[in-house]
Amino acid sequence: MRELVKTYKVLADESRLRVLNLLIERECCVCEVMQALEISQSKASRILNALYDVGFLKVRREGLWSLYSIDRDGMSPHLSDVVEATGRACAGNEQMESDRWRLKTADRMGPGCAREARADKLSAVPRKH
Amino acid sequence: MRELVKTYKVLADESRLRVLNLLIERECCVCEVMQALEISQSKASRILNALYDVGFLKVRREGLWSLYSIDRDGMSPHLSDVVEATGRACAGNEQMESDRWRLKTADRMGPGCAREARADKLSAVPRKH
DNA sequence: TGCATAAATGCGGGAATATGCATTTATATT
DNA sequence: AATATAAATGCATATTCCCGCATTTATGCA
Repeated sequence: MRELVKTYKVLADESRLRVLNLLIERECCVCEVMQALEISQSKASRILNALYDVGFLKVRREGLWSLYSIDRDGMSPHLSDVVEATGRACAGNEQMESDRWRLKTADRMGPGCAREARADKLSAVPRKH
Repeated sequence: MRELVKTYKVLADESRLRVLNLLIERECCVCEVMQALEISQSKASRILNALYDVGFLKVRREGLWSLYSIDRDGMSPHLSDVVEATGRACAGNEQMESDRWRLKTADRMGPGCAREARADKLSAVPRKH
């Protein structure tokens, strides 16, 4: 019961829904999420942690990166139901489409690089790595 | 999207989940809900209104009573999915069972009567109507 | 028309939540 | 060991949410 409430509580937030939707597309690291949603690093990290905490996600570490993905096998039947339902409800949503689009061009790079990337947009200088 | 958030927000509360569960059992008026959950009249009213507001419920008026029930036909596919999932997740929950049990013995009477009912429990005087 | 009763609502206090900023932690490379 | 970087977290603050109390509104009946 408390679990159930926690589950819905974590979904009762626009940004967290957007991240869940993003992960339905594919596995992401924190910095990809922050780029796709155009949010701060700490916010992206907290969101992923919250979704992880209730059981939607699993993490694996690859070097410096924490890679989060939907834990399809590990999650409870109810979580599974909810992911399904949410995915369907999000289909075609404009905001979600934009997020997915930006995800395509997101690099696996951290806050520093993202800052550069933002600067690039302004200065039109191609970024180097 | 905002709808989606609102939907999950309304479910992110123990009392509201309990009420939804109760209504899966059958149509209820405000005073039945307050008795089954042992909560105040204003709280019961607000909960029902909140669930109604996002589209889970329909209301019909019968004399002084407002009778709320799950709007199975009128609700969106997503709401329908969620009701299903929630119902399944609640099956066997102890708290929910108690609620349903109390609902059986709840009378269609208002706050005044409920107050008498509580008094009865203390004084062991059978209530009359 | 006045009274009784079920339901709805305005208000306010207190609790919970979200988030930016700064800092810390964890990992890799040299 | 020192440095660089991705991620996590402590703190402070602004916002939202929940709910009791009191009152109002809606409906039916005498």
